[in-house]
Amino acid sequence: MTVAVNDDLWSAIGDPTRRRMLDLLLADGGGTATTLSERLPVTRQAVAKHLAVLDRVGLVNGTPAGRERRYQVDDEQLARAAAQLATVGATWDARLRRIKRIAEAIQRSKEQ
Amino acid sequence: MTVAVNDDLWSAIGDPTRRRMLDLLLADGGGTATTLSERLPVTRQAVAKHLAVLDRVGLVNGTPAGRERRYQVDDEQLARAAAQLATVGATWDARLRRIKRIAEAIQRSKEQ
DNA sequence: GTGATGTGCAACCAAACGTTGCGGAAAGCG
DNA sequence: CGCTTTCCGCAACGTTTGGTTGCACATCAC
Repeated sequence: MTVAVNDDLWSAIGDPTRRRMLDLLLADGGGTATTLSERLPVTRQAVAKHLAVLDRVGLVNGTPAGRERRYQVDDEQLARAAAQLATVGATWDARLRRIKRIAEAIQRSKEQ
Repeated sequence: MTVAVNDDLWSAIGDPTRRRMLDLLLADGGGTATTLSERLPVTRQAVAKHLAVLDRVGLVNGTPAGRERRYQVDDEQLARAAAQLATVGATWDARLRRIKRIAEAIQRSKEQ
């Protein structure tokens, strides 16, 4: 059985640059392509493309404000993403524990 | 501040096909490029490339066995990856809760 | 109005994911 | 033993994705 996750959402947070952007947006309470690019090792245009991806999956919402476009994190959607991460991690942990338990049981039955 | 994670390890589990491969390897206790490709919507060659990636970051180990090459999940490394997922998810959750708390405090001070 | 700043669009490059098409090594069988 | 099957690895190729540069356009400040 496979862990059920939303691939689009996952791949959105799979990129390291996009994760750092989310971190920055959370820390500063919002930002623009220009402000984010000043604190990242990529150009404004690259940031803008990432923002478009995050916007498409609903992790951020952009609102025009004069000549700039301000982006903010969508709390609910990010919480959903965080929950997915926790789920997958917990599932793997559970499977590893189960395998370990079986291995130990086999070991015991051999020793006896 | 940015959440500290191993980008190589993360991007290895960032690909949906690779996550499903890990799931299959965990469920079956191992497998080859051929057996995995039979249960995935990609060709054997694609699976082989993914196995090489997973092998490089230490999430699986491949051992030659006759004419086939058997891969198994490395428990410790997968546990490390699961821990990273949990950490990032928990960090985002904590920040969202903190923001919500602050917003509510502002709301209260306005109402009063 | 003019200059500075912020944005969006297009062209281009490199890496990653996927495919097909081979050739070679190990098992299985007459 | 020899032939066929099966599994593998390598190479060539196409497409998507993350990144760049360059440029045209809108808005703010003076």
